[in-house]
This record gives sequence, structure tokens and C-alpha cells, in this order.
Amino acid sequence: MNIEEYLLNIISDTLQELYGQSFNQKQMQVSKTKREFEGDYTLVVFPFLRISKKKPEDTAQEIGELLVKKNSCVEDFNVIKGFLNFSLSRSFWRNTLNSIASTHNFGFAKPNSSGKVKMVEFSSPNTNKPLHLGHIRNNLLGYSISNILESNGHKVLKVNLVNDRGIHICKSMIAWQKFGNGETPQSSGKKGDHLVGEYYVIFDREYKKQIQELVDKGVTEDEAKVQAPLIVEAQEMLRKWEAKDPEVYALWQKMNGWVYEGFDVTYKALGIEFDKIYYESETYLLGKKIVMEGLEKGVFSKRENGSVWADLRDDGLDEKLLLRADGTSVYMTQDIGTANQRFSDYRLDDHIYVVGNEQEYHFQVLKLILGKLGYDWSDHLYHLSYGMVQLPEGKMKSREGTVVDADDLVAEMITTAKEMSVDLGKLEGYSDDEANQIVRMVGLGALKYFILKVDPRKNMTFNPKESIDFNGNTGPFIQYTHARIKSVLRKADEAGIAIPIKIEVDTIAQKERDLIKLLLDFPAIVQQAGEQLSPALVANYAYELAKEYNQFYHDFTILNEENESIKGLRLMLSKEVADAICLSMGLLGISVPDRM
RNA sequence: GGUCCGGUAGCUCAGCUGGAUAGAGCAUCAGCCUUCUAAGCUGAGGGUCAUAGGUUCGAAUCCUAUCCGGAUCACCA
Repeated sequence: MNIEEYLLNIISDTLQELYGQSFNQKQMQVSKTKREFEGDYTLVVFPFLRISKKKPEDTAQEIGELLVKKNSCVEDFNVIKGFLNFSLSRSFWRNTLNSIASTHNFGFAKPNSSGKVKMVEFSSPNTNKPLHLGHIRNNLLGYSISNILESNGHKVLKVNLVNDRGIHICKSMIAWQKFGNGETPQSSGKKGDHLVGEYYVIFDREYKKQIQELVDKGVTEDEAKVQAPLIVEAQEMLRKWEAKDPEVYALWQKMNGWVYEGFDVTYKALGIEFDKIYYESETYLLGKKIVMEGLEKGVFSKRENGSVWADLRDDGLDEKLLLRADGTSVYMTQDIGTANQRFSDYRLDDHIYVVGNEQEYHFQVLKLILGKLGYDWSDHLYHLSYGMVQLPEGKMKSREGTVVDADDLVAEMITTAKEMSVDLGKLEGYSDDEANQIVRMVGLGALKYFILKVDPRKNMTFNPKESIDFNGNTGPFIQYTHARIKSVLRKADEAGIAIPIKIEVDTIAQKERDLIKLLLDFPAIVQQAGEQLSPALVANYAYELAKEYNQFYHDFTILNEENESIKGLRLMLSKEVADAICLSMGLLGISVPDRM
């Protein structure tokens, strides 16, 4: 049941009868009536003037009259300029609420045969440094979009691609070998990913020193970058790794193991999980093989030094390196392998990469190359290209230490939530366990909502100093609304007042009507969010609903209402709002507490 | 330079498949707790929707140009 479609249908019939002609959907614009006008929905009549050959007001008038006459659910209408505002009947709203209440998970599509199999790749960390704020946006987006697609009736596979090999990994390994003195997470008490990350930073520092020394000796900077002993050693290590040198392999496994332990902690803290994890180390060989096959088929070409290239100049792009002169693979090589692996592992309809917008070119090239290789599924690869997270000073830079660490940020959010709760006296009477649970939900809710409410495609600014608000358009505000409703429902239960299965009231106040109208929007929001891959739509909907409910809550009494049937309506409405909040926040990966 | 994305209130963001007087939150100011959770509610101030043209009955929204910001075009990932 989609309200807009239903209204379009009856309007279409009316226009047909009136003008003996049908109109397309573009000409029939129906939207919710603006707050300052009377009515539920509004039809713009300007497009019909040519046919009606009357003034806008008169045209609206005759459409309105016939609409009311022919449809019992249309109760009344008014005309302002070229806008026909019409009101739906009380019984319509009553039935609507009843039908929402009797539908399990109202707003979600049931898994059905038209649902597709969609793989969503997100997170995709490198194993040489811990996760930061940018990864948080990635993880939250990927997880939320997966939820949204599932609620649209699709089968979703959440996958992580761990970039566990490559020159960057070798850099931390070299640095640890040279400067680590055998330090381990156990010996130092450091979280594994943080420990390895420190050595990556040390590599960079020492490498820069060596470059400077060479430059001082009169070597040009470009040559120094290539000649510095550390980078030469790292490259040598990468070759050894690809040759499966036992010593290098063992070190690699040991250090990656530390990182995975660290990542697990972070994922758990964020509430993120995957259906399958792919490792670049397991797919790059396939990528190499495919590139070699492509070379044989003449899709790619080899240069004198042995490097392999794809020529995309006919497609308006450049030439792209696929294998280095020394035979080692690059980022593109392994992504070619991974994509193949996935489409042979599963029968996928679509594949979505949740990756930052700085990699738009990469995915454009990837898709092109796979198409050239003859894989017909290359048309079903989508890059959800999200904007970067910036600090007020600009881009995060690891060199300047301005990177916001994921673990730190989560911990800080929870601490702030705790201080806030204690200040407000919200945690009195709860056990430590309960209090911790609530505080965790609120802190994470604030962080997740803050990030997801912004359109994924846009860059966003994050100000760590000002921290994140807990009032206004925030996660905690919505969580609070939910807790508030739950509190009322508990009180009702204690007083032995049951929420009716079906309501029979005849009077519905404007505010109640507005709430039902909003609830009725939920399915379309979920659908749209799925089509546009935008959790922000869901976030903003949840906010609007919570805000509307709080106004209602302020203006109307629920439990003290004397009229039993009205009390029933308000209870039912409250419960449905709580459910919709819970479902929509769930799509964002945000839990809502029953009390806070 | 080529390509892509963005520019809406002091700040952070909605609105963008064209429709009525451009919306929220934060911040500022002023109110509301003996009644279901005040992490709430109500009100005030704050805008040449980057600029200039165009299309249209109607443009923040579509088109063109310009300006500003970001990303990208590696034998990095």
C-alpha cells in the first residue's frame, strides 16, 4: 500500500471523467500539504489549465468537487490559487493506523522473489595502521546500506576486503624488524593495530631522514626517494613475500595477526559485522593470472621493462599499470582478482563498493577493464562514492597527528555520554551494568547519527573539540523520544491499560493525523533510501518523526485522557511511533534504549 | 590543464524527479517542570539559496558561462 500511488489513482480517474483525458505522473503532482494550509495532501492544478480552459481557482474547484463526490475517503477540500488542498476522512486515518498497527515491521518489504542478491563491500582496511574517523564513516555507511537493502527485500552479503599485502605492509614490517626490539602487544600492552601503526609511522620518519641525507649529499630528491635504503629493503621484502619466503611470511602472519585482534575490538565496539572476509593476499594471484590472460588475448600490452598496461585512451582515460616491471601486482591487479572471485563464489545481481570519492577514477577504470575482458557482470558494479570527513582545519593528516583515531573517538563519545547522563541524574537507580549499556547506546548513537544524517556523497566536517551534541537533531534526541514512549507504555501496562488491537474512534486531532501521515511515509522512505543508497534519508525521517511526536506528547495527555477510545488511539499511535523509531534507527545500526 | 563533486542563516546540515511566505539543529535572546522522562516544548532575531544569463505560468531545484572550494589524472593503496 503506497499512499501516493493510491491518491494518484483516484485523481487520475477524476481527471479522466472531467476532461476525458489521462495525464501522466509528471503532470499530476501530489504532495503533503504544507503546514500553514488546511488539508492533508495537495494537488498542483497548473498542468491541467490547458485542458480545462479555466482559471486555476475554477479548475481546482471542479476537480475538488468531483474528487469529494466520488471518493468517500476524500472528505473536504479548499483551493488557494492553483493549489487544491484536500482532506482525507477520519475513517481513512483510523483505518490507516489500524492497518499500520497490524503489519509486522511496517515499512519493510518482505523478502520476495523480485529481491536481488547484492554484495556490499565496505571497511576494507589496510593492515598497517589502526582505523580512523574516515573508516568510521565507511563502516557505518556500509553497514547501514546493507540493512536498508535487506529491508527492501534483497538478499545482502556484507563483505570486507582486507588489504593485507603490499608495499605499505612491508614498510611496517621493516621498521619493526629494525627498530622494534621484539615489541609485541603482550609485552607493551598496546592494542595490536596501534602497535603496528606506530611502526608504519616510524618507517615514514626514518625514510624521510634517509632521503634528506641523500639530498644533502647532492642527490636529487626524486632519485633519493628511490635510492633510500629503507625503501629498497621494503621493495625487496615485497618480492620475497610474493615468493613466499618463509621468514618474511612468518613475520607477516605474526604482525597481521596483531592487527586483526585490534580490528576485531574496534568492529565490535562499533557494532559492525560481516558475512565474509576476503583477503587481498588470497585474490591477488587470481588477479595476476587474469591480467596475464588478458595480455595473451591482446587486451593489455607489455612494455620493454616487462610492466603490463591497459590502454584506455580510446575511452577518454589514460594508460593504467596492471603489473610492475618486477612482476609484483598493484591495487588494480588485486581488485580484478577479487571481483572475479566474488562473482564465481556467488550468483550476484549487484555488487556495491563503499569506497571514498578519492577512488572514483580507480573504479571507473576497474569497471572498464573488466568489461574489456568480457565479463558481462561488469555493468553491475557500483561505486558508492562517499565524501571525506574533514576537520575544521581541513584534511586529516597522519604526519601532523591530526588523525582522529576510531577507538579513541568511540571511547570519548561514551565517556561524554556518561558525564552527560550523570549530570542530568539519568542514571540514578540503575545497576552499573544497565548504566553502562545505556551510556554506550547513547554515546554510539550520537556518533553514528551525526555521521549518517549527512548525505553520503557530500564531504562533511567533524569538529572533535566541540564534541557531538546530545540535544536537537541528534541520535540521543531520537533515542530519548523512544525511551519516553516506552515509559508511557510501561506505565499503561502497570495500570492494566492494554493497547487496543483495533481502534474505533471518530475524533482524530490534527496532531494525531500528522503523526499517522508521517508513519505512512515510512515505506516510501525505506524504498528511496535503498534506491539512492542513502541512510541520510532514514536518519532525517527518524528525526522528523521524533520531533513531531514530542510536540504531540507535550500538547496531549495520554494516560490521563478520560475518553477511553481516544486514550486507545493515543496509546496505539505512541506504540507505532516507537516501533518506527526503533526500526529506522535499526537501519542506521543504532540501538534505542527503553529508558535513558 | 582534463574529468568528477560541491557552494543554502555566524556554525553543522535538510530541501534539488521545478510549485505556495526557503527549513531544522547548534549558538544568541525570552518563556514553560506540584500532571505520562525538561536529553523535552514554545517564541524572537538571523538568508541577494556563490555570481550572471537562459528555459517556464512558476527556478534553491533544470540549462549555459564565470568565480570559489574539494577530489582525481602514480611502477602508492
